[in-house]
Amino acid sequence: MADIARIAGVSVTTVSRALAGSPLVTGETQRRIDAAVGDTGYVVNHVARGLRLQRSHQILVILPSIANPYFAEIVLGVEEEARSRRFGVLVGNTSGAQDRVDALARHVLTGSVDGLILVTGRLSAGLAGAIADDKIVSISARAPVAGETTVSIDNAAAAREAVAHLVALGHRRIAHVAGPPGSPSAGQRLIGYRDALARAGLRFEPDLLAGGEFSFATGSAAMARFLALRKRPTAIFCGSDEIAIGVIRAARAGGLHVPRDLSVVGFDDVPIAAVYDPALTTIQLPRREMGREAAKRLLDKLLDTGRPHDGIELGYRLVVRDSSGPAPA
Amino acid sequence: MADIARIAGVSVTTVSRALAGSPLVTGETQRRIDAAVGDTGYVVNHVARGLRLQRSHQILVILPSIANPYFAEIVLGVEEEARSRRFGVLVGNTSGAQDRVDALARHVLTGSVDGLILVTGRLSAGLAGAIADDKIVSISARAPVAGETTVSIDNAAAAREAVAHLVALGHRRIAHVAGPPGSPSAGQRLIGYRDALARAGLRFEPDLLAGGEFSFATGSAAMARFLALRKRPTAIFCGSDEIAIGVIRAARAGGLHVPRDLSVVGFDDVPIAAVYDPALTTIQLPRREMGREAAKRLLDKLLDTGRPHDGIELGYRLVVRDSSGPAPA
DNA sequence: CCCTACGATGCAATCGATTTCAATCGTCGT
DNA sequence: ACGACGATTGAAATCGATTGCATCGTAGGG
Repeated sequence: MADIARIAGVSVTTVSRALAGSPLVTGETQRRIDAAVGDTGYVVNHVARGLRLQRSHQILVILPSIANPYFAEIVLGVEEEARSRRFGVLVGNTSGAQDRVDALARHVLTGSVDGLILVTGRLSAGLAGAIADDKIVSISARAPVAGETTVSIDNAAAAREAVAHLVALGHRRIAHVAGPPGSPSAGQRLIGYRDALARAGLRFEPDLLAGGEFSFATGSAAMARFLALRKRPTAIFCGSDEIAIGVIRAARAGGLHVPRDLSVVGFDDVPIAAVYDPALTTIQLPRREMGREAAKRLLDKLLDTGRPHDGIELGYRLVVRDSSGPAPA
Repeated sequence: MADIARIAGVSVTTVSRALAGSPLVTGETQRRIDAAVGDTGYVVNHVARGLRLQRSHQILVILPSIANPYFAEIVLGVEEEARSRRFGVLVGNTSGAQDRVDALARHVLTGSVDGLILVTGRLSAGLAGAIADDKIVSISARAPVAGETTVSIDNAAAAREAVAHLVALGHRRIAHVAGPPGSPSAGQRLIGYRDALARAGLRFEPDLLAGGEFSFATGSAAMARFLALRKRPTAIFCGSDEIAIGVIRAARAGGLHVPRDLSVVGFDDVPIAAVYDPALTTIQLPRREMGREAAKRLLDKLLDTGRPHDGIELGYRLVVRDSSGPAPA
C-alpha cells in the first residue's frame, strides 16, 4: 500500500480510503490511485486487514466427512447464502476426530475466520467456553441446546414415517440396520424405529436390529445375518442409503428379490438413491436448505442485524420409489 | 499476549519465546508463563502471527466440485500428508466458476494461506503472473506445463486400456459418452477412445459418440439415443461412472441386459461403482495418492527442502467387474 | 480584508504477534 | 578485585492495513 501511495503521490491513509470507496477522496486523487493499483496488480492483504478490523469476512464449515456427498451438499447451501452477503466459505474436514474439530474451531479464536458452522459435531468443553455462542451455528440431528443456534431435522419423526410406510404396506417383521452408536442421527433414527413399532402394535425383536457404520459393508453384513434367521424380516429400515444398498446387494446374493421378497427403505436420499436399481425408497432431507439456513443465521449473528437468533427445525420428505412394496403373502 | 506477560511478570518478548519453546527461557519463567496461559485459556492469534511471519501454515485445496466424492478423496490424501508436516488444510469450492477460482487463489496473495493445490483448474492470466509458481501445485488431466508442478494421470492411456478391454471381449461397435467438452480429462478420454479404435482397426463413427455432463442424466440421454439407432453399439465406454450408471439404467429401461446385451465401462471407480448392480467395470485412479503427492510437492516447495519440484504422473488400473462381458454373438 | 468552516489529506496509533539488538546480572579467570 | 563472558530478559521495530485527530488550503460570510 505504501508503494501505491508513493506512485500516486499521496499517503497510505488516502490509498486506504480510496480503496474502501470513501467519499472523502477527490475524483482526481481516486483516479491516480486506481491507476497505480491497476499498474502494479496490488491486492489488499487480508491478514493485515483482518488484524486491524478483527474480522476476516470468512466463515468455516466443519464437516465430519468431506467424502460424504450428504455433507457436501450442505456446503453448497452455505455458499449460496454466504456469497450473496459477500462472505467467503472455507471447509474443514475432521474425519470424525475431536482434536481436529478443535483445531479447526480455533481458527475463530485466532481471527482467521469470523464464524463456524459445525456440522454434526461438538466443541470440546475447553473450547466451548472460549468461543462465543454468537460465532457458531450447528447443524445437527440432536434437539437444540439452549443458547446455541441449531438447524435440525427431526430424525426420529422421519424414521417413524419411514417405518409407518412399511407397516402400511402390510409388513410385520421389520428390521433396522442402524448407524454408529455414537452418532446422534443414528440414535434418533433408532428411537423413531422403536416408536413406530410400538405405535403399530409390533414387538421390538433384538434379532431384527443390527448396526455398525453408515456403510455398504454394514448393510451387507447385517443382511447376511438376517438371511440366516429362521423367521426372516420382510422389510428393512436402514439408517442410511449406503446401508440400504449394502442390504439389497446381500439380499440378492441370498436369492431374494427387492421389493417382491423384501422391502428396503433408506435414509438421506443421496444422489445415487434415485438411480440405483431398484431406485431407493428413502427419506429426503433438505440439505441445501439446511446449509442456507445455517449460514443465514450465522451471518445474522456476525453482522448483528438484529434478526432473532433462533434455531430452526426443517422438514423432511418420504420419497417412495421402487425398493419398497407390499409384504409377501 | 500482553495479559500473559503481565500475569507472569515478564515481557511479551519472553512470553513469545516461551510459547515458541525457545531455550533462552529459564525453567522457572517458563513455568510461570505456562501457568498463566493455562489459567487464561490464551491461544496465539494466527492472524497477527501470520502477518509478522508472512506465513500461515495453511494450504488451500481448490476443488471444482465439492459434491463430487472423486475430488473429496483427493482432499483426504492432501490432509494425510499436510497433517504429518503440521500444516492445516482448507478446502474451497468453485462450482466450476473461474471468478471463484481466482477469489480463492487470492488468499495466497493476502497471506491467509501459504500455498494452493489446484484441482482441475487454472488461474486466470492476471493472477498467474502475480502468484509465484512455487506456491502452487496442480492436479490435472492435462500434460504438465513447464514451470508448473503437476500431479497427473495419463487419462488418454487409461481410456485406451478401457476400450482395448472391450475390443478384447470381441466388441466391434463401441460407443463413447464423453464428459463436458471444456474438461481436459473428458478431452483426454475421448482422445484415448479414438486412439484405441484406430489401433483395433475400427472406424470412428460419429453416431456412436455422445456427450454432455459427467452425470446420470447425460448417460441416460445418450443411451436413449443409441437405442434408437438401427445398428446399436454392443459396448459403451463412458467418461465417468455416473454416466455409466445412467447408461445402464436407460439400457435396462430399453429392455437390454447388462452385460449380456450390452457391456458398459465407467471411469473413476467412485465408491458406488463396486456396489452398483451390476458392479461397474471401470478405471481406478489413485485419488488419495494424488492428493498425497500433490501435498508433498507443495510443502517441499514452501519449506524449501531442496527436494526437486518435479511433477509426477501416477498410474491407473482397469478394474474388471460385472458390467462388461463378451460381445453378443 | 479577515475569520470561519469545511473539504481533502496526512500523521501516528493500533491490531498481536516475532525478532534484532541492547541491557542487565551473575560468575569465572587471573 | 576487576574485566570478560555467558545467560536471561526487555525495548522497540516490524509486518500491512484502518481510523481518530490534526492540519492545510480555500471559499464564503461578515
